[in-house]
Amino acid sequence: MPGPPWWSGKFRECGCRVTIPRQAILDILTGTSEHLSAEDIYMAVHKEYPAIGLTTIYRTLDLLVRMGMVFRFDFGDGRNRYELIEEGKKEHHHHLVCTGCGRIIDYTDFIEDEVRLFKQVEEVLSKKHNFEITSHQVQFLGQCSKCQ
Amino acid sequence: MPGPPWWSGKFRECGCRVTIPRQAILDILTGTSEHLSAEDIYMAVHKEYPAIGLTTIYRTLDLLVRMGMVFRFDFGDGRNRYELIEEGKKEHHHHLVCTGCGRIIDYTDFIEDEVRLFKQVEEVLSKKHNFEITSHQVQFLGQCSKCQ
DNA sequence: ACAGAAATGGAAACCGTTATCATTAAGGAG
DNA sequence: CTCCTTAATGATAACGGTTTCCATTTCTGT
Repeated sequence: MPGPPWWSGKFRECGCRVTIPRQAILDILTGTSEHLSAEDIYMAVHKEYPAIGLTTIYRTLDLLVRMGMVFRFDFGDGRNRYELIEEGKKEHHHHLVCTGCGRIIDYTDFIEDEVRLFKQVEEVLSKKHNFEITSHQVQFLGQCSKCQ
Repeated sequence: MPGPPWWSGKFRECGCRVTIPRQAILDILTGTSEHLSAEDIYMAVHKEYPAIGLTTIYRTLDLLVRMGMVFRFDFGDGRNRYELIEEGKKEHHHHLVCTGCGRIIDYTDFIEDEVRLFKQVEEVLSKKHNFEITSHQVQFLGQCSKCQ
């Protein structure tokens, strides 16, 4: 007996409506651990709701990013990728990006050390340059086992 | 009495010719500490050599990146930016990117700690995932003093 | 000077994303 | 439940950075 999806409240809070396209997109994002592009999401959504257009995908993803429900990543392959922020479910992680095939591996090794260091760096930098730091990006680039 | 520019050898090594456009581009990159886009470089080069086309800028930058003479950065504003790798001249640094105006601040604070940690992480990750890591990317995003 | 290869420049193509605008549908009021 | 307001949508066209294509030019070794 699934109640109303957990995100309904979030939408209401900011005066946004809970629509079919938005739910469809969130369903796709909920059901994957991959880092999907707008096109990926469009195709996945399209299977069930062929009427939903690509424009809506972009618009919705933008909204979700602004609402803080989704991360937007740029792995340097010319398209943005999106990942649902599931509270508490998945620990903070960084990425290993294969420049050959685009494969992305999440890693959490040393993540605590990294985060601790970045906290320090953030603090120093934001004071020194009067900069309000909102996020950081860390990724390792290289060739995965198949692409070497 | 400037000898042949230091890069002549590099070009020869990989069977590439030392041409006017290539020198013009390297001159621009040598003379700036900014993070220029292809368009920026095109305009700067254009002042002195109006005949040099945008295509050549892109091609040459690609070549320089492949030759390891230039870094290519993506600060998420939809265009790549380029920075000459001047051996020993400038220490390794990371970036602070203003998402408001696009201003980029180089920083080196804690850079040794960062590099040390990344060495560790790289080692563990490359073994664990049989991944050949070639570089890392670190940047902090936020709002600079003017944009807050 | 000559031939073969590398490099170039302009135009068109590409591709992810955004803007435009007429149409549809969510959801509160009655 | 129905109506009404307004947010949301979808098709199409536009946009902007980058790449491709191809004919022409420029190097470089002979």
